[in-house]
Amino acid sequence: MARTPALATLHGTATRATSLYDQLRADLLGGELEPGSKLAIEALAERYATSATPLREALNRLVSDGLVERREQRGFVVAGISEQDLAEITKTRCWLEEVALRESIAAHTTAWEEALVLAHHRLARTPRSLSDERFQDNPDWEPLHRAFHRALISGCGSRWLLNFCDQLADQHHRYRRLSAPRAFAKRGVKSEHQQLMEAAVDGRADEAVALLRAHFERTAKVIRDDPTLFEPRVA
Amino acid sequence: MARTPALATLHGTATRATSLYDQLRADLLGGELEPGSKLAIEALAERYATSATPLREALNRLVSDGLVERREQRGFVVAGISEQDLAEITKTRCWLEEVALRESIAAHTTAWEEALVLAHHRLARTPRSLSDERFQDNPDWEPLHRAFHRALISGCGSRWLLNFCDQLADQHHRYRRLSAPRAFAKRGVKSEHQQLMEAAVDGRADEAVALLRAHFERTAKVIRDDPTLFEPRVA
DNA sequence: CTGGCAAGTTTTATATACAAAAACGCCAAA
DNA sequence: TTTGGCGTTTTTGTATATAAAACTTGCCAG
Repeated sequence: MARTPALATLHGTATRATSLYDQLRADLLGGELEPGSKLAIEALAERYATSATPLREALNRLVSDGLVERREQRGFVVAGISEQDLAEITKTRCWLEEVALRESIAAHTTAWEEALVLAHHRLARTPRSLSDERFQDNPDWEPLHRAFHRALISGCGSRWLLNFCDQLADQHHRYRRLSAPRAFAKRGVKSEHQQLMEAAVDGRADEAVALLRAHFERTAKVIRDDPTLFEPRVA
Repeated sequence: MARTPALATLHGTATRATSLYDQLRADLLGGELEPGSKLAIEALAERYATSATPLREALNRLVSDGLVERREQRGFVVAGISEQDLAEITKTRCWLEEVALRESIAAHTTAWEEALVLAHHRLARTPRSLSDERFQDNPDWEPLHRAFHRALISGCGSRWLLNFCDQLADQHHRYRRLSAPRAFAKRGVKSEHQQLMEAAVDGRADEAVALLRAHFERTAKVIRDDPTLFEPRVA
Protein backbone atom coordinates (compact mmCIF):
# COMPACT_ATOMS: atom_id res chain seq x y z
CA MET A 1 0.00 0.00 0.00
CA ALA A 2 1.29 3.32 1.12
CA ARG A 3 1.20 4.92 -2.27
CA THR A 4 0.72 8.53 -1.21
CA PRO A 5 4.02 10.13 -1.84
CA ALA A 6 4.84 12.88 0.53
CA LEU A 7 1.44 14.51 0.37
CA ALA A 8 0.83 14.75 4.09
CA THR A 9 4.46 15.65 4.56
CA LEU A 10 4.24 18.59 2.24
CA HIS A 11 1.04 19.79 3.83
CA GLY A 12 2.80 20.08 7.15
CA THR A 13 0.32 17.74 8.73
CA ALA A 14 2.05 14.42 9.18
CA THR A 15 3.57 12.32 11.80
CA ARG A 16 7.32 12.10 12.03
CA ALA A 17 7.36 8.45 11.06
CA THR A 18 5.46 9.28 7.91
CA SER A 19 7.71 12.05 6.75
CA LEU A 20 10.72 9.86 7.49
CA TYR A 21 9.11 7.17 5.42
CA ASP A 22 8.69 9.61 2.56
CA GLN A 23 12.26 10.83 2.77
CA LEU A 24 13.78 7.41 3.02
CA ARG A 25 11.59 6.19 0.22
CA ALA A 26 12.68 9.03 -2.01
CA ASP A 27 16.32 8.32 -1.21
CA LEU A 28 15.91 4.63 -1.89
CA LEU A 29 14.11 5.21 -5.17
CA GLY A 30 16.63 7.83 -6.11
CA GLY A 31 19.28 5.16 -5.90
CA GLU A 32 21.25 7.08 -3.32
CA LEU A 33 21.57 4.16 -0.98
CA GLU A 34 23.65 1.22 -2.05
CA PRO A 35 21.72 -2.06 -2.30
CA GLY A 36 22.65 -4.38 0.51
CA SER A 37 24.16 -1.64 2.62
CA LYS A 38 23.28 -1.43 6.26
CA LEU A 39 20.66 0.93 7.57
CA ALA A 40 22.04 1.42 11.05
CA ILE A 41 19.50 2.96 13.34
CA GLU A 42 21.80 5.35 15.10
CA ALA A 43 23.41 6.61 11.91
CA LEU A 44 20.03 7.27 10.32
CA ALA A 45 18.71 8.88 13.48
CA GLU A 46 21.54 11.34 13.28
CA ARG A 47 21.25 11.89 9.54
CA TYR A 48 17.55 12.65 9.74
CA ALA A 49 17.73 14.34 13.13
CA THR A 50 15.27 12.09 14.88
CA SER A 51 15.09 9.16 17.24
CA ALA A 52 14.86 5.42 16.93
CA THR A 53 11.14 4.82 17.33
CA PRO A 54 9.74 6.64 14.29
CA LEU A 55 12.70 5.43 12.27
CA ARG A 56 11.92 1.83 12.98
CA GLU A 57 8.33 2.45 12.02
CA ALA A 58 9.35 3.96 8.71
CA LEU A 59 11.72 1.09 8.02
CA ASN A 60 9.03 -1.44 8.78
CA ARG A 61 6.78 0.19 6.23
CA LEU A 62 9.52 0.18 3.65
CA VAL A 63 10.06 -3.52 4.10
CA SER A 64 6.53 -4.12 2.84
CA ASP A 65 7.32 -2.01 -0.19
CA GLY A 66 10.25 -4.25 -0.98
CA LEU A 67 12.71 -1.41 -0.68
CA VAL A 68 14.27 -2.56 2.57
CA GLU A 69 15.00 -5.99 3.97
CA ARG A 70 14.57 -6.92 7.57
CA ARG A 71 17.13 -9.23 9.12
CA GLU A 72 15.62 -10.44 12.33
CA GLN A 73 17.77 -9.37 15.26
CA ARG A 74 20.31 -7.74 13.03
CA GLY A 75 18.58 -4.71 11.70
CA PHE A 76 17.69 -3.45 8.28
CA VAL A 77 19.53 -3.31 4.98
CA VAL A 78 18.73 -1.70 1.65
CA ALA A 79 16.98 -4.26 -0.51
CA GLY A 80 19.37 -6.15 -2.73
CA ILE A 81 19.19 -6.26 -6.48
CA SER A 82 19.81 -9.05 -8.94
CA GLU A 83 19.36 -9.79 -12.57
CA GLN A 84 16.79 -12.39 -11.70
CA ASP A 85 14.81 -10.00 -9.57
CA LEU A 86 14.79 -7.42 -12.32
CA ALA A 87 13.54 -10.06 -14.73
CA GLU A 88 10.74 -11.06 -12.39
CA ILE A 89 9.73 -7.48 -11.75
CA THR A 90 9.62 -6.74 -15.45
CA LYS A 91 7.70 -9.87 -16.26
CA THR A 92 5.20 -9.26 -13.50
CA ARG A 93 4.79 -5.65 -14.44
CA CYS A 94 3.99 -6.66 -18.01
CA TRP A 95 1.38 -9.12 -16.84
CA LEU A 96 -0.33 -6.79 -14.42
CA GLU A 97 -0.29 -3.69 -16.53
CA GLU A 98 -1.60 -5.68 -19.44
CA VAL A 99 -4.64 -6.65 -17.41
CA ALA A 100 -5.08 -3.13 -16.08
CA LEU A 101 -4.71 -1.54 -19.48
CA ARG A 102 -7.17 -3.90 -21.13
CA GLU A 103 -9.68 -3.24 -18.40
CA SER A 104 -9.21 0.50 -18.67
CA ILE A 105 -9.70 0.40 -22.42
CA ALA A 106 -12.74 -1.82 -22.07
CA ALA A 107 -14.28 0.49 -19.50
CA HIS A 108 -13.35 3.62 -21.46
CA THR A 109 -14.88 6.45 -19.50
CA THR A 110 -14.45 9.99 -20.75
CA ALA A 111 -12.86 10.95 -17.44
CA TRP A 112 -10.19 8.34 -18.09
CA GLU A 113 -9.67 9.40 -21.69
CA GLU A 114 -9.35 13.06 -20.80
CA ALA A 115 -7.00 12.45 -17.90
CA LEU A 116 -4.85 10.34 -20.19
CA VAL A 117 -4.69 12.95 -22.93
CA LEU A 118 -3.81 15.58 -20.36
CA ALA A 119 -1.11 13.46 -18.76
CA HIS A 120 0.37 12.79 -22.16
CA HIS A 121 0.34 16.43 -23.10
CA ARG A 122 2.17 17.41 -19.95
CA LEU A 123 4.73 14.69 -20.50
CA ALA A 124 5.21 15.49 -24.17
CA ARG A 125 5.99 19.14 -23.61
CA THR A 126 8.55 18.39 -20.91
CA PRO A 127 12.08 17.71 -22.11
CA ARG A 128 13.79 14.60 -20.82
CA SER A 129 17.08 16.36 -20.40
CA LEU A 130 17.78 19.90 -19.26
CA SER A 131 20.59 20.26 -21.76
CA ASP A 132 20.46 19.51 -25.47
CA GLU A 133 24.06 18.45 -25.79
CA ARG A 134 24.68 16.11 -22.88
CA PHE A 135 22.14 14.24 -20.82
CA GLN A 136 21.20 16.10 -17.68
CA ASP A 137 18.19 14.68 -15.89
CA ASN A 138 15.18 16.97 -15.80
CA PRO A 139 13.63 16.34 -12.38
CA ASP A 140 10.19 17.35 -13.62
CA TRP A 141 10.13 14.58 -16.17
CA GLU A 142 10.01 11.49 -14.00
CA PRO A 143 6.84 12.39 -12.04
CA LEU A 144 5.06 13.22 -15.28
CA HIS A 145 6.21 9.99 -16.84
CA ARG A 146 4.94 8.15 -13.86
CA ALA A 147 1.63 9.99 -13.99
CA PHE A 148 1.23 9.14 -17.66
CA HIS A 149 1.70 5.45 -17.07
CA ARG A 150 -0.68 5.56 -14.19
CA ALA A 151 -3.28 7.40 -16.23
CA LEU A 152 -3.16 4.62 -18.80
CA ILE A 153 -4.28 2.02 -16.31
CA SER A 154 -6.20 4.16 -13.87
CA GLY A 155 -9.56 3.13 -15.29
CA CYS A 156 -9.11 -0.55 -14.47
CA GLY A 157 -11.52 -0.42 -11.58
CA SER A 158 -9.31 -2.01 -8.94
CA ARG A 159 -7.38 -0.01 -6.40
CA TRP A 160 -5.65 -3.22 -5.44
CA LEU A 161 -4.30 -3.76 -8.89
CA LEU A 162 -3.26 -0.12 -9.11
CA ASN A 163 -1.37 -0.47 -5.86
CA PHE A 164 0.44 -3.53 -7.10
CA CYS A 165 1.35 -1.77 -10.31
CA ASP A 166 2.62 1.20 -8.35
CA GLN A 167 4.81 -1.07 -6.31
CA LEU A 168 6.32 -2.64 -9.37
CA ALA A 169 6.79 0.75 -10.98
CA ASP A 170 8.69 1.82 -7.87
CA GLN A 171 10.95 -1.17 -8.18
CA HIS A 172 11.53 -0.51 -11.83
CA HIS A 173 12.28 3.08 -11.07
CA ARG A 174 14.86 2.12 -8.51
CA TYR A 175 16.68 -0.14 -10.91
CA ARG A 176 16.62 2.58 -13.52
CA ARG A 177 18.18 5.06 -11.13
CA LEU A 178 20.76 2.60 -9.91
CA SER A 179 21.92 1.86 -13.40
CA ALA A 180 24.12 4.46 -14.96
CA PRO A 181 22.02 7.33 -16.22
CA ARG A 182 24.07 7.69 -19.40
CA ALA A 183 22.17 5.30 -21.60
CA PHE A 184 18.91 7.18 -21.43
CA ALA A 185 19.70 10.10 -23.64
CA LYS A 186 17.62 9.31 -26.64
CA ARG A 187 15.45 6.52 -27.89
CA GLY A 188 12.13 7.21 -29.47
CA VAL A 189 10.50 7.38 -26.09
CA LYS A 190 8.46 10.39 -26.99
CA SER A 191 6.77 8.81 -29.97
CA GLU A 192 6.37 5.56 -28.04
CA HIS A 193 4.22 7.38 -25.57
CA GLN A 194 2.28 9.11 -28.32
CA GLN A 195 1.47 5.86 -30.06
CA LEU A 196 0.56 4.21 -26.80
CA MET A 197 -1.81 6.99 -25.86
CA GLU A 198 -3.47 6.99 -29.26
CA ALA A 199 -3.91 3.23 -29.35
CA ALA A 200 -5.47 3.32 -25.89
CA VAL A 201 -7.81 6.17 -26.67
CA ASP A 202 -8.86 4.57 -29.94
CA GLY A 203 -9.58 1.31 -28.17
CA ARG A 204 -6.95 -0.73 -30.01
CA ALA A 205 -6.22 -2.88 -26.98
CA ASP A 206 -3.90 -5.48 -28.51
CA GLU A 207 -1.76 -2.81 -30.08
CA ALA A 208 -1.62 -0.75 -26.90
CA VAL A 209 -0.63 -3.78 -24.85
CA ALA A 210 2.08 -4.71 -27.32
CA LEU A 211 3.49 -1.20 -27.17
CA LEU A 212 3.40 -1.16 -23.41
CA ARG A 213 5.17 -4.48 -23.08
CA ALA A 214 7.80 -3.43 -25.57
CA HIS A 215 8.26 -0.22 -23.63
CA PHE A 216 8.89 -2.08 -20.37
CA GLU A 217 11.09 -4.71 -21.90
CA ARG A 218 13.25 -2.23 -23.72
CA THR A 219 13.78 -0.27 -20.52
CA ALA A 220 14.64 -3.44 -18.68
CA LYS A 221 17.14 -4.39 -21.36
CA VAL A 222 18.94 -1.09 -21.05
CA ILE A 223 19.24 -1.60 -17.32
CA ARG A 224 20.34 -5.20 -17.72
CA ASP A 225 23.03 -4.19 -20.15
CA ASP A 226 24.67 -1.91 -17.62
CA PRO A 227 27.85 -3.91 -17.06
CA THR A 228 28.57 -2.57 -13.59
CA LEU A 229 25.16 -2.87 -12.01
CA PHE A 230 25.08 -6.43 -10.79
CA GLU A 231 28.69 -6.75 -9.82
CA PRO A 232 29.34 -7.58 -6.22
CA ARG A 233 30.14 -4.15 -4.94
CA VAL A 234 32.21 -5.08 -1.93
CA ALA A 235 35.96 -5.34 -2.13
CA MET B 1 5.21 -8.76 1.60
CA ALA B 2 5.53 -10.45 4.92
CA ARG B 3 4.07 -13.72 3.79
CA THR B 4 5.78 -15.99 6.27
CA PRO B 5 3.13 -16.88 8.73
CA ALA B 6 4.43 -17.47 12.16
CA LEU B 7 7.38 -19.53 11.08
CA ALA B 8 9.99 -17.65 13.02
CA THR B 9 7.57 -17.31 15.88
CA LEU B 10 7.08 -21.04 16.14
CA HIS B 11 10.75 -21.69 15.94
CA GLY B 12 11.30 -19.61 19.03
CA THR B 13 13.66 -17.35 17.14
CA ALA B 14 11.82 -14.13 16.45
CA THR B 15 11.62 -10.61 17.59
CA ARG B 16 8.70 -9.52 19.71
CA ALA B 17 7.35 -7.24 17.01
CA THR B 18 7.28 -10.18 14.62
CA SER B 19 5.40 -12.52 16.86
CA LEU B 20 2.96 -9.75 17.68
CA TYR B 21 2.52 -9.24 13.97
CA ASP B 22 1.76 -12.91 13.56
CA GLN B 23 -0.72 -12.99 16.41
CA LEU B 24 -2.52 -9.86 15.36
CA ARG B 25 -2.60 -11.06 11.80
CA ALA B 26 -4.13 -14.34 12.83
CA ASP B 27 -6.74 -12.54 14.90
CA LEU B 28 -7.58 -10.17 12.09
CA LEU B 29 -7.85 -12.95 9.54
CA GLY B 30 -9.84 -15.01 11.97
CA GLY B 31 -12.41 -12.26 11.98
CA GLU B 32 -12.13 -11.78 15.71
CA LEU B 33 -11.73 -8.04 15.49
CA GLU B 34 -14.60 -5.95 14.28
CA PRO B 35 -13.86 -3.98 11.10
CA GLY B 36 -13.52 -0.32 11.85
CA SER B 37 -12.98 -0.87 15.54
CA LYS B 38 -10.18 0.93 17.26
CA LEU B 39 -6.84 -0.68 17.97
CA ALA B 40 -5.87 1.28 21.05
CA ILE B 41 -2.24 0.89 21.88
CA GLU B 42 -2.61 0.59 25.60
CA ALA B 43 -5.41 -1.94 25.40
CA LEU B 44 -3.44 -4.10 22.99
CA ALA B 45 -0.30 -3.73 25.03
CA GLU B 46 -2.14 -5.19 27.97
CA ARG B 47 -3.89 -7.89 25.97
CA TYR B 48 -0.65 -9.14 24.46
CA ALA B 49 1.45 -8.39 27.52
CA THR B 50 3.94 -6.16 25.80
CA SER B 51 4.79 -2.53 25.33
CA ALA B 52 4.01 0.13 22.79
CA THR B 53 7.09 0.04 20.59
CA PRO B 54 6.87 -3.45 19.12
CA LEU B 55 3.11 -3.09 18.91
CA ARG B 56 3.37 -0.03 16.74
CA GLU B 57 5.85 -1.85 14.54
CA ALA B 58 3.49 -4.75 14.10
CA LEU B 59 0.59 -2.43 13.31
CA ASN B 60 2.63 -0.59 10.74
CA ARG B 61 3.35 -3.85 9.00
CA LEU B 62 -0.30 -4.80 9.04
CA VAL B 63 -1.25 -1.54 7.39
CA SER B 64 0.74 -2.58 4.32
CA ASP B 65 -1.15 -5.84 4.29
CA GLY B 66 -4.41 -3.96 4.13
CA LEU B 67 -5.61 -5.46 7.38
CA VAL B 68 -5.28 -2.29 9.43
CA GLU B 69 -5.80 1.35 8.60
CA ARG B 70 -3.63 4.12 9.89
CA ARG B 71 -5.30 7.38 10.82
CA GLU B 72 -2.56 9.91 11.10
CA GLN B 73 -2.44 11.30 14.64
CA ARG B 74 -5.35 9.22 15.75
CA GLY B 75 -4.09 5.73 15.82
CA PHE B 76 -5.00 2.53 14.10
CA VAL B 77 -8.29 0.85 13.31
CA VAL B 78 -9.18 -2.55 11.92
CA ALA B 79 -9.54 -2.23 8.17
CA GLY B 80 -13.08 -1.59 7.11
CA ILE B 81 -15.09 -3.77 4.77
CA SER B 82 -17.55 -2.96 2.04
CA GLU B 83 -19.38 -4.66 -0.74
CA GLN B 84 -17.39 -2.68 -3.26
CA ASP B 85 -14.10 -3.66 -1.70
CA LEU B 86 -15.08 -7.30 -1.74
CA ALA B 87 -15.98 -7.00 -5.40
CA GLU B 88 -12.63 -5.41 -6.21
CA ILE B 89 -10.72 -7.99 -4.28
CA THR B 90 -12.54 -10.81 -6.00
CA LYS B 91 -12.11 -9.30 -9.43
CA THR B 92 -8.44 -8.64 -8.87
CA ARG B 93 -7.87 -12.07 -7.48
CA CYS B 94 -9.44 -13.61 -10.58
CA TRP B 95 -7.22 -11.57 -12.84
CA LEU B 96 -4.00 -12.28 -11.01
CA GLU B 97 -4.54 -15.93 -10.32
CA GLU B 98 -5.54 -16.44 -13.94
CA VAL B 99 -2.18 -15.10 -15.04
CA ALA B 100 -0.34 -17.12 -12.42
CA LEU B 101 -2.20 -20.30 -13.20
CA ARG B 102 -1.65 -20.01 -16.93
CA GLU B 103 2.04 -19.41 -16.37
CA SER B 104 2.31 -22.34 -14.02
CA ILE B 105 0.60 -24.62 -16.48
CA ALA B 106 2.75 -23.36 -19.33
CA ALA B 107 5.91 -23.91 -17.32
CA HIS B 108 4.74 -27.31 -16.04
CA THR B 109 7.67 -28.63 -14.09
CA THR B 110 7.40 -32.01 -12.45
CA ALA B 111 8.16 -30.43 -9.09
CA TRP B 112 5.10 -28.24 -9.54
CA GLU B 113 2.90 -31.11 -10.65
CA GLU B 114 3.93 -33.33 -7.77
CA ALA B 115 3.52 -30.61 -5.17
CA LEU B 116 0.07 -29.90 -6.53
CA VAL B 117 -1.02 -33.51 -6.45
CA LEU B 118 0.26 -33.82 -2.93
CA ALA B 119 -1.46 -30.65 -1.76
CA HIS B 120 -4.69 -31.85 -3.27
CA HIS B 121 -4.41 -35.24 -1.64
CA ARG B 122 -3.90 -33.72 1.76
CA LEU B 123 -6.84 -31.40 1.27
CA ALA B 124 -9.12 -34.11 -0.07
CA ARG B 125 -8.62 -36.43 2.86
CA THR B 126 -9.34 -33.70 5.39
CA PRO B 127 -13.00 -33.13 6.28
CA ARG B 128 -14.31 -29.61 6.08
CA SER B 129 -16.33 -30.02 9.24
CA LEU B 130 -15.51 -31.91 12.38
CA SER B 131 -19.05 -33.10 12.76
CA ASP B 132 -21.21 -34.77 10.12
CA GLU B 133 -24.50 -33.34 11.32
CA ARG B 134 -23.89 -29.67 11.91
CA PHE B 135 -21.08 -27.55 10.55
CA GLN B 136 -18.16 -27.29 12.91
CA ASP B 137 -15.07 -25.78 11.39
CA ASN B 138 -12.11 -28.10 11.15
CA PRO B 139 -9.09 -25.90 11.87
CA ASP B 140 -6.82 -28.16 9.84
CA TRP B 141 -8.77 -27.58 6.67
CA GLU B 142 -8.14 -23.92 6.00
CA PRO B 143 -4.32 -24.11 5.88
CA LEU B 144 -4.53 -27.07 3.54
CA HIS B 145 -7.00 -25.28 1.34
CA ARG B 146 -4.70 -22.34 1.23
CA ALA B 147 -1.73 -24.54 0.42
CA PHE B 148 -3.63 -26.18 -2.43
CA HIS B 149 -4.47 -22.88 -4.05
CA ARG B 150 -0.94 -21.73 -3.66
CA ALA B 151 0.40 -24.93 -5.17
CA LEU B 152 -1.73 -24.30 -8.24
CA ILE B 153 0.00 -21.05 -9.01
CA SER B 154 3.37 -21.63 -7.41
CA GLY B 155 5.04 -22.41 -10.71
CA CYS B 156 4.36 -19.01 -12.22
CA GLY B 157 7.93 -17.86 -11.82
CA SER B 158 7.28 -14.59 -10.04
CA ARG B 159 7.59 -14.19 -6.32
CA TRP B 160 6.03 -10.77 -6.70
CA LEU B 161 2.92 -12.16 -8.25
CA LEU B 162 2.73 -14.86 -5.62
CA ASN B 163 2.95 -12.24 -2.90
CA PHE B 164 0.16 -10.23 -4.44
CA CYS B 165 -1.98 -13.33 -4.72
CA ASP B 166 -1.28 -14.17 -1.10
CA GLN B 167 -2.37 -10.73 -0.06
CA LEU B 168 -5.63 -11.03 -1.93
CA ALA B 169 -6.17 -14.51 -0.56
CA ASP B 170 -5.75 -13.07 2.93
CA GLN B 171 -8.37 -10.46 2.23
CA HIS B 172 -10.73 -13.06 0.86
CA HIS B 173 -10.13 -15.20 3.86
CA ARG B 174 -11.00 -12.39 6.22
CA TYR B 175 -14.26 -11.69 4.48
CA ARG B 176 -15.10 -15.36 4.60
CA ARG B 177 -14.48 -15.51 8.31
CA LEU B 178 -16.40 -12.34 8.98
CA SER B 179 -19.42 -13.60 7.18
CA ALA B 180 -21.52 -16.06 9.10
CA PRO B 181 -19.92 -19.51 8.94
CA ARG B 182 -23.26 -21.23 8.50
CA ALA B 183 -23.47 -21.08 4.73
CA PHE B 184 -20.37 -23.14 4.15
CA ALA B 185 -21.63 -26.56 5.05
CA LYS B 186 -21.76 -28.18 1.68
CA ARG B 187 -21.30 -27.24 -1.90
CA GLY B 188 -19.40 -29.45 -4.23
CA VAL B 189 -16.15 -27.87 -3.13
CA LYS B 190 -14.38 -31.16 -2.97
CA SER B 191 -15.02 -32.11 -6.57
CA GLU B 192 -14.32 -28.54 -7.66
CA HIS B 193 -10.82 -28.93 -6.33
CA GLN B 194 -10.43 -32.31 -7.93
CA GLN B 195 -11.45 -31.05 -11.36
CA LEU B 196 -9.25 -28.02 -10.98
CA MET B 197 -6.24 -30.08 -10.10
CA GLU B 198 -6.80 -32.50 -12.96
CA ALA B 199 -7.30 -29.76 -15.52
CA ALA B 200 -4.10 -28.07 -14.35
CA VAL B 201 -2.04 -31.23 -14.38
CA ASP B 202 -3.41 -32.18 -17.81
CA GLY B 203 -2.51 -28.78 -19.16
CA ARG B 204 -6.08 -27.75 -19.99
CA ALA B 205 -5.45 -24.13 -19.13
CA ASP B 206 -8.70 -22.54 -20.26
CA GLU B 207 -10.72 -25.07 -18.38
CA ALA B 208 -8.64 -24.71 -15.23
CA VAL B 209 -8.92 -20.95 -15.34
CA ALA B 210 -12.67 -21.12 -15.79
CA LEU B 211 -12.97 -23.44 -12.82
CA LEU B 212 -10.78 -21.22 -10.69
CA ARG B 213 -12.73 -18.08 -11.50
CA ALA B 214 -16.01 -19.82 -10.84
CA HIS B 215 -14.62 -21.04 -7.54
CA PHE B 216 -13.71 -17.53 -6.43
CA GLU B 217 -16.89 -15.95 -7.65
CA ARG B 218 -19.10 -18.48 -6.00
CA THR B 219 -17.33 -17.96 -2.70
CA ALA B 220 -17.67 -14.21 -3.06
CA LYS B 221 -21.36 -14.57 -3.79
CA VAL B 222 -21.95 -16.55 -0.62
CA ILE B 223 -20.23 -13.85 1.37
CA ARG B 224 -22.08 -11.07 -0.41
CA ASP B 225 -25.38 -12.75 0.32
CA ASP B 226 -24.81 -12.64 4.03
CA PRO B 227 -27.46 -10.08 4.95
CA THR B 228 -25.82 -8.88 8.16
CA LEU B 229 -22.25 -8.42 6.96
CA PHE B 230 -22.28 -4.96 5.47
CA GLU B 231 -24.70 -3.35 7.85
CA PRO B 232 -23.36 -0.42 9.77
CA ARG B 233 -22.57 -2.13 12.98
CA VAL B 234 -22.80 0.80 15.31
CA ALA B 235 -25.96 1.47 17.27
C1' DC C 1 49.64 -21.16 11.96
C1' DT C 2 44.67 -22.29 12.65
C1' DG C 3 40.48 -22.91 14.93
C1' DG C 4 37.64 -22.05 18.59
C1' DC C 5 36.32 -20.09 22.80
C1' DA C 6 35.38 -16.04 25.82
C1' DA C 7 35.29 -11.36 27.48
C1' DG C 8 34.26 -6.82 25.80
C1' DT C 9 32.00 -3.82 22.51
C1' DT C 10 28.62 -2.43 19.52
C1' DT C 11 23.93 -2.57 17.83
C1' DT C 12 19.39 -4.09 17.92
C1' DA C 13 15.06 -4.53 20.19
C1' DT C 14 12.02 -3.36 24.09
C1' DA C 15 10.24 -0.77 27.95
C1' DT C 16 9.25 3.41 29.96
C1' DA C 17 8.89 8.38 30.37
C1' DC C 18 7.50 12.56 28.18
C1' DA C 19 5.40 15.87 24.85
C1' DA C 20 1.88 17.00 21.77
C1' DA C 21 -2.24 16.40 19.57
C1' DA C 22 -7.10 14.90 19.60
C1' DA C 23 -11.32 13.75 22.15
C1' DC C 24 -14.36 14.85 25.72
C1' DG C 25 -17.17 17.49 28.74
C1' DC C 26 -18.86 21.48 30.46
C1' DC C 27 -20.91 25.80 30.47
C1' DA C 28 -22.47 29.97 28.33
C1' DA C 29 -24.73 32.40 24.66
C1' DA C 30 -27.94 32.41 20.71
C1' DT D 1 -32.50 22.79 22.47
C1' DT D 2 -28.45 23.80 19.86
C1' DT D 3 -23.94 25.65 19.01
C1' DG D 4 -19.44 27.13 19.95
C1' DG D 5 -15.57 27.92 22.68
C1' DC D 6 -12.32 26.65 26.59
C1' DG D 7 -10.09 23.68 29.94
C1' DT D 8 -9.46 18.79 31.24
C1' DT D 9 -8.52 14.07 30.13
C1' DT D 10 -7.15 10.59 27.25
C1' DT D 11 -4.42 8.78 23.64
C1' DT D 12 -1.09 9.12 20.17
C1' DG D 13 3.50 9.74 18.84
C1' DT D 14 8.50 10.61 20.09
C1' DA D 15 12.57 10.47 22.89
C1' DT D 16 15.39 8.23 26.02
C1' DA D 17 16.95 4.43 28.97
C1' DT D 18 17.58 -0.50 29.58
C1' DA D 19 18.02 -5.32 28.25
C1' DA D 20 19.37 -8.67 25.06
C1' DA D 21 21.32 -10.31 21.13
C1' DA D 22 25.10 -10.22 17.66
C1' DC D 23 29.71 -8.82 16.20
C1' DT D 24 34.85 -8.12 17.53
C1' DT D 25 38.98 -8.98 19.35
C1' DG D 26 42.42 -11.38 21.39
C1' DC D 27 44.05 -15.25 23.70
C1' DC D 28 45.07 -20.03 24.10
C1' DA D 29 45.21 -24.91 22.76
C1' DG D 30 45.82 -28.15 19.22
